[in-house]
Amino acid sequence: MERLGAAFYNNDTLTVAQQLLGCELVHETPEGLTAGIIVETEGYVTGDPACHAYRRQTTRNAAMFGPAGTLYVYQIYNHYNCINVVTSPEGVGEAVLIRALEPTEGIDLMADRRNEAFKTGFERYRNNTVDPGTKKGFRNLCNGPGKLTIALGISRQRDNNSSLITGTIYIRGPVQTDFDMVTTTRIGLTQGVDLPYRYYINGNPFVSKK
DNA sequence: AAATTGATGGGCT
DNA sequence: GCCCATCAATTTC
Repeated sequence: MERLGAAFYNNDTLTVAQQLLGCELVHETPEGLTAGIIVETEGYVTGDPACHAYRRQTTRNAAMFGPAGTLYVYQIYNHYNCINVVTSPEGVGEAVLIRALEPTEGIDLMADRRNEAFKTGFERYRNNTVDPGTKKGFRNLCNGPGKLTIALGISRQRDNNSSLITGTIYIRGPVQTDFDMVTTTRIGLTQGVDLPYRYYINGNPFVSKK
């Protein structure tokens, strides 16, 4: 499958959020290629109080106002990074949060990165490990927004504001199309809690939360 | 099985 | 100073 181009991202944000399900997120690095099928997304739009661009443009959210196909990486809870696909024309701050992946390529590299993150993370997690050889460990590689950025080796400093159209992080067209989509409310918010902007592949075991 | 909580730092008001 | 688009252990039913 080929890398998606500007036309895919330059569309209604909630439409893109739904169309991303079944597509494959890829990161090419010197250590190897890691990739996974997008199984869960959330849309953040203009007028939505939970959207980071709700108030005004700042240094943190500047990438959200970039052209469609820009990557927005932000730090959350002092520790984790989350990634968004920027949609809508330049100057409009809307994006799609990628919340979970079904790993397809570079499984061992993903596990290495997750295990390295445990070693250098919170004291209480230093002895944690993830074993991709077990069903549970495999599921645990990318089933959350903070986990998948670790597994794919995505860095806020290096990758925020990069281009999905020309960069080393990109998205391939749909590799999975035969599924039912569930539409529901978003996770972890205190604002806009009732907006049904979360989408996931029904029955997929890699979705972060039912 | 579900709810609670500790870790912990940058960005905004 | 206050607010989090999380993760995983712990506590509680």
